[in-house]
Amino acid sequence: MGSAKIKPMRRRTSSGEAEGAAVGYGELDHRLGYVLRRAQMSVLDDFHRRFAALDIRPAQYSVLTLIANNSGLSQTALSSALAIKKPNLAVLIAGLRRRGLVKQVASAGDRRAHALHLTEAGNKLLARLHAVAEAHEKFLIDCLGMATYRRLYSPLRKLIDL
Amino acid sequence: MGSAKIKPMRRRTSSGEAEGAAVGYGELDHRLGYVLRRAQMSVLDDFHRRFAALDIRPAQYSVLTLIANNSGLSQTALSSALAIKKPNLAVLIAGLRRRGLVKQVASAGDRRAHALHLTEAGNKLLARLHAVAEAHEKFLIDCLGMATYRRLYSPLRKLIDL
DNA sequence: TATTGTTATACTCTATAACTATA
DNA sequence: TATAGTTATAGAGTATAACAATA
Repeated sequence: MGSAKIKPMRRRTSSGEAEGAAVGYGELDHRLGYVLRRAQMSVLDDFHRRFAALDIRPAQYSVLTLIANNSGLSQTALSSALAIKKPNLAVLIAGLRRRGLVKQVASAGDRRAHALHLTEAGNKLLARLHAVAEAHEKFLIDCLGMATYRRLYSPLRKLIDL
Repeated sequence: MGSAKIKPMRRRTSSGEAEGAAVGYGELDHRLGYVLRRAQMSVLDDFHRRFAALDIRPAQYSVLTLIANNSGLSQTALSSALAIKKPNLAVLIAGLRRRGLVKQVASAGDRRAHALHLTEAGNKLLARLHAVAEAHEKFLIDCLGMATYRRLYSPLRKLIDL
């Protein structure tokens, strides 16, 4: 009791396809963290494929999306919301600025802070990115079914707030 | 329709705790890949904390577990099963071998191949690792509830096989 | 003194090419 | 000619320390 009903990982053969002796995952079949990681990797792969042509990485997409939805927010606020360390975010923002997608406006009250905004080009690109992201999402929904897809969010958010 | 019922991400303030203006995640609230990533990071953090004292990383734990459950398997088979590139696996195995946890036995039929086995020390350590992993798992079950925990595996495995 | 954004840097993970020894 | 394991290396992603400007 406690693990008997969980179906095992699909067995993989040496060459990745059906042929010889299959490998058993043992205890790994009952490690949520491992299954989570493999699932995230698969989803990430599809995301990467779809966004490669636009030269946008997942972190860049998340940054652009949050700036669009919170125009004028500071880098510290953005860093905290996305769990990206401030030094890494500074480099990421610099790249988006060089591409003319983001602008740093001098903040009114605090002259240390940069209020982040999308440029017109940034808004235009983000609209295209959202369209690609929706197609990616539709792909996942087709894979899981809408009901199962929706039921995933709540438990995953509980894990985020561990 | 199609996203209205999905509850949004918990709002984060600049300092990470309740204080000022909260940040909205916008479209990111409906990106399974993003929620999956954040969940995986949280779970990974707990795993890291618990295994740090034993100086074992997640990839090492998965390798030891698969060798224990498939004694004598080749590095190519292991590489394919865990989706670890062969060059990276070679380095990982070398480390486990230096620590006296794994041994590479000359394969009977094919003299190029290494049949992987755990040493006695490897088996002893793995038993301790599984105990720690079970405690970690219990923590996740306490967070989600057993029913929800169990229901996560099936859809996540579907995503792995995208 | 503390905080914002930045630079420099290091460490891990992951990915590819090229080698060796076998097959 | 192809495969098993290895080496070297390059690229992301992520982490900390230290700095200038400002609070």
